[in-house]
Amino acid sequence: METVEKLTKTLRNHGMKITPQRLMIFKILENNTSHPSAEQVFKRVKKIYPTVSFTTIYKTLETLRDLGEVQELIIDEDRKHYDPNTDTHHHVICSNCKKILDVFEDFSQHVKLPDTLKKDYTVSGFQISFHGICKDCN
Amino acid sequence: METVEKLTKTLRNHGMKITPQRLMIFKILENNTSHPSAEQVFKRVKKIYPTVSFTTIYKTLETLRDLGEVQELIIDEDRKHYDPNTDTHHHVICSNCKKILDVFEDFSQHVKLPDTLKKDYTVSGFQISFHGICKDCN
DNA sequence: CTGTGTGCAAAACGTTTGCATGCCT
DNA sequence: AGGCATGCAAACGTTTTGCACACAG
Repeated sequence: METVEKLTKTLRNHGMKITPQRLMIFKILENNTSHPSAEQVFKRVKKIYPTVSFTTIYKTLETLRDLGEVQELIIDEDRKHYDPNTDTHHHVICSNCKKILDVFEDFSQHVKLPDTLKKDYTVSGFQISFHGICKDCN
Repeated sequence: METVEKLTKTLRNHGMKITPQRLMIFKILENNTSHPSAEQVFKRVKKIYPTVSFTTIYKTLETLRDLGEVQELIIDEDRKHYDPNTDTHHHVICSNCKKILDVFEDFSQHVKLPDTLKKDYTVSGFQISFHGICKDCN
């Protein structure tokens, strides 16, 4: 995700509006490495902006995803998580508490779609999910 | 997943029962490489066994998952998919039609959790999801 | 002033559960 | 006969939608 300042311009360039709710969501996501779910974003925004609605959180996250500003993580079977870091990277998830950490190692030299499948799929990227148990749960 | 024959014994060993519904589900999953969702399994079972219920499909898939006979794939944001192949392998998914194919290349020599994270997580494995567009959608 | 964003309530969706009945062993 | 499985309906949690009102540009 860009800085809140740049993001503001990006939205305006798309004919979108900057509201205090959105600014709050942007600030909470900026440099956030906790991979929050929509509900976790909602709770944090609500502390500062108590009248915000769940609908606004969902719609704003959808907007940010469509703009390519956040990545929607499909790794926890129960809910989606959002990652403002859109650089190529990977994740470890605890099978018990569902805590997600970033894995910044670059595997792109070794991980490639086999040639036999290249005729069937035009691949845009890949995502590695490590599964295990975190030290808090162990 | 084991053969239907062996699977039958495995279930009996666990004090579980073999019903025509279950046999139907097993047969549809056996050697199935289409990564069906619960609904797709339901539809296929229903053709042959029209009175089967969705509940039975869900509960049987859950049972098979708990026995380690099928793998639950969390790769499509809309629904879970089931894979009777429990050998280590990976997947490509079409972002458009959600078709999933197997990737059998072994990346385990190169894909490992960085040492810096090994103190935080006891990793049991990893899953690589390639994302792209399949030739039918392109 | 125009149109996008908000917030409420309700719907939608995949999935799970409680419970009476059915049937495998 | 006993107990696990089935199937219905209802509940569940997350996400989406319709619509009237609010407010940013």
